[in-house]
This record gives sequence, C-alpha cells and structure tokens, in this order.
Amino acid sequence: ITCVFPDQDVLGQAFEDALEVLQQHSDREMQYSPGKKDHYSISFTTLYFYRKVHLDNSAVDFYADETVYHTLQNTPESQVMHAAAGQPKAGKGRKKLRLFEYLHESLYDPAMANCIQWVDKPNGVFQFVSKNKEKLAELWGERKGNRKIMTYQKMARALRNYGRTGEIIKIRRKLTYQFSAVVLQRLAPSYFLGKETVYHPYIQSNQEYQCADDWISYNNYMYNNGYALQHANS
DNA sequence: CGACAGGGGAAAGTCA
DNA sequence: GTGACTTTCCCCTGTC
Repeated sequence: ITCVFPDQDVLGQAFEDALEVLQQHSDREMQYSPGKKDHYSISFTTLYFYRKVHLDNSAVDFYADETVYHTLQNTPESQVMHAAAGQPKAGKGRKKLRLFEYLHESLYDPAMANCIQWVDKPNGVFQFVSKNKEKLAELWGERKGNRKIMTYQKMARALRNYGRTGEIIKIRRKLTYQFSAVVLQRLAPSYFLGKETVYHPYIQSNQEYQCADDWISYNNYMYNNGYALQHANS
C-alpha cells in the first residue's frame, strides 16, 4: 500500500490511526519514498497487523487474520478501506490487555522475533531471547502505560503468578514457558479448526530435565511416551 | 566469584 | 468498596 498523506481523509479514521501508530513505532517497516513528497509505502500485512495490535488492543488471532488478509488481498481497494474502517476504536469498552495476550501477540509479530520466539508452536511453548528480553519487557510496560520502566525480572514475576492459575507454566528450560491449552484455544481458536491437534503438557520433574542441546530429542521423547498431565502447581 | 535465571512473599497500584 | 490482576520491591536459591 502506498499512502499519500494529504489524502488521508479518504482512508478513513482507522487507517489514519494505523499510520500514526506506524510512524511512532515502526520506522523501519515504513518506507519513505524519495522524490515523492508525503508518499510512504508499507505492506498490507504489516499495516493490518499493527492496526490489530496497537489500536484494537486485542489478542491477535493471526491464523484468522491470515484468512482475512488473503480475502482482502483480492478485494478492490475501496472495499478494503471500508472493511478496516469498520473496526472499533481503541480504548472503549475493551477489556484490559493481559500479559499473556501481549506475549501471544508478540509471538506473531515479525518485528519481535528477536525478543520472543516459539519453541513448539502447536503446544504453545515459547522462549524469550536472552539478549533482548529486557526490550520486550520495556515495550510491555510502555503498552500498559506504567509509571516505572518494566524489566524482565518484574515481568517474569507476573508470569510466575500465571503458574497459580495455570494460564502459563514454566518449562524447565532457560527462559521457556508454555501457554495452557485453554489459553491457546482462546487466543488462536482458528489455529485448531479442522486440525486434530493434541496438546502436550511438558513433564517437569528433575529427572526429565534436559539441557538445551538435547531439546529436540527431549521433545521427541515426550511426544513418544505419552505425557502425564502435570499440575501447574502443587 | 559474579552473572544470570528463577522463585515467591508482601504490599501497593490499577481498573472494571 | 471489592476483587482480579499487575506492578514493585526485595531477598533468596541454584547453576554455570
């Protein structure tokens, strides 16, 4: 999509908002066209994604969004604008964003891949990138509008609270956690449509501890041996 | 030893 | 005000 700013009224409020967010958050993904004053280019995927994440403030079901994306790709531009503009504005009547929702969003954000990554997507296992985990925490804090700067240590404290409810449990591997099946189902329901996926909780006894190098064989081991349901907490 | 990851009690803060 | 949830502080343990 190429946007010409003087004509932004035509785009509708939603795209105006999205572009504003993009200007604030994502310089690297929005390219200024030299020689064309006020012309910017951005992929539709990125624009749509950022709109979902930053303005709708909703958990992104990216699998569903991909379907939407492909549909929209084949739709005339004017209809695309109309479709996007019909979405609700941020901030009103919306539940507060929760940490696990934010993490789930980040896992589908290509711009966050240097901070957080899937280890085992079907089972909701993810891992923070040691080098950039503080950055992710910082962004989370900003998103919430906290007064103080958010740190990984504080964010991890919040994550540990999820252990009590079982929404996210700690995997016995460095910086690795797992979404519960319920949370996964809620955050990306369309991912499970038409799939016979079985959620595999990981066993975390001391005996099952594996070092990072052995993670692949550890996964295979777990998949092949049935998995005792583990209690998130004792 | 020091850095890093992880654990959790306690209290304060935020917001529906 | 209340409860759910998060943030902040702080101290502790274990591993490499």
